[in-house]
Amino acid sequence: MTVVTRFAPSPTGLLHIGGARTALFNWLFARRHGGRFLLRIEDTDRRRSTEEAVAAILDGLAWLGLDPDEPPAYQFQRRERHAEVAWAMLETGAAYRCFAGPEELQAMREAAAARGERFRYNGLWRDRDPAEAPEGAPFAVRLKAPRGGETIIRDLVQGEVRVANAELDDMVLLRADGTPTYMLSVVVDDHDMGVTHVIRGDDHLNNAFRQAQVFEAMGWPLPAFAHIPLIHGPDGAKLSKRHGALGVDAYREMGLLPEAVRNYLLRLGWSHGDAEIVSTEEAVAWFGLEAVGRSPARFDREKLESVNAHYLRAAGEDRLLALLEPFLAPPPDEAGRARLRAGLGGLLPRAKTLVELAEAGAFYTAARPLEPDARAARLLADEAARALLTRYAAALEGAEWTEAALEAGTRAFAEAEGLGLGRVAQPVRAALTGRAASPGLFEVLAALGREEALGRLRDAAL
RNA sequence: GGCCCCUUCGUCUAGCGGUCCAGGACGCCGGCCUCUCACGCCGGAAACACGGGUUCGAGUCCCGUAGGGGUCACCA
Repeated sequence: MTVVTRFAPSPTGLLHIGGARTALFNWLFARRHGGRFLLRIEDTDRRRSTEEAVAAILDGLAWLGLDPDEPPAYQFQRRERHAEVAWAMLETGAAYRCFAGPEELQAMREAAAARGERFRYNGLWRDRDPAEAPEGAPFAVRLKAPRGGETIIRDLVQGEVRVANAELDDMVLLRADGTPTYMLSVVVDDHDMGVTHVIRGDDHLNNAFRQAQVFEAMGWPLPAFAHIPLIHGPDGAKLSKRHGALGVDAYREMGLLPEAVRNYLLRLGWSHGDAEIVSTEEAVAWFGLEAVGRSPARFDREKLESVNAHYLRAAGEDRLLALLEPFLAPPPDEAGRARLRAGLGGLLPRAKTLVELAEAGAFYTAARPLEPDARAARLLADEAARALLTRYAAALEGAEWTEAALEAGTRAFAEAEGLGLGRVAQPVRAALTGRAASPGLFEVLAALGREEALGRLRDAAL
């Protein structure tokens, strides 16, 4: 049997980090078993589903490299088929017509609340003759769920979970307007799409019982379920809007790499011994549901960024420069780009995100004359320092422009001036970068190139 | 509130009855390196929620308590 997994988001908002992880686990599980990973857009809520949300989901998955193996299925387009199944269940007696209207249901709800009980549909029409209903009255189709016993889910993550059938009521399959409900649609689609493993958020665990009843009623084989714990915010509650807009696109804008987000997400709730940095190949080879934990994990941005720092350093010059481009403002000229490339190696250990990298390297792409920041300006305000820069520039005039030669030359200069290297380096740094902190002075000098470096020194000199 | 799930350092986690005075990672603190800031390296503080069992022996198994979370629509 070939494994088929699916990611089934409803397009009502962003592709958030929890959804992304669910998609990742489905994708990995399918890859691990040489199966297929499908995408189903659950857009049956016409009021809340939007085109933009669909696009955001598709974009987000593509960015993360979690492309489905087939074009996405749209649930709304399959509503006829869903309804057919409901009618078939009516036919076999697995479902029945319920003529209780919204007001009636509301009254029952209130009555239950008044008694301090939880409302469960009382099966009023379950055994009643439909002929008793007013002529032409609208009706919903409800599942004739088992009354006694219990429904058991053998969940690949949660273990065996059971609930008394008395806790479940006869859910609506088809609304009075003839449209199928989510519970019905999901089951029919999972069956028709040949889904073998339903891997989804823990918040669906309760749904699994009801869905199992529908599978049962139709005589369809039950897929394997795996309910993975949700990702919580730093406060321990389910990740939501109030924790900040957390669409995948936001992570891209924060300057994170897709492979870093994937690695971080993978380690949230799943582990393989002490492995922290796990390549996609390793993840595919190692991933298994048995290693997924059962307790929810909190989202930790600092750890994400540290993982990102790792992948930033591993990304390679050309790709990095290309990724950096959108973060460069204003767009640099060719010479600026060349300086940035030359200095990239020294910038990397100083940045965890593309945003930080762009910021750290801004002095390379900046055009003369530089605008020193407050601390650099203070270093350059000193007249003796500026006079020193004049002499230093002169000393470098004929120097061989390599990092080693520049270091030797600078040390010799400092000694001749009777100064420690630090006394020379700081004003020079301020002149070259406009800052008081930067990558090593000699690599900055080398990356800037003779002309630009001397120019910047003279701009700041007396 | 009913039902369901969860509980090892601040956070992510290793641990699948003895090798655990509990290991790794992020973060934090200190030191080294050093032209600044980082990186790196070295060191440190930091956890088995609580109470009962079972067992020669429990972080690991069972029960209870407490705490946290999820879910209870003709929404998905």
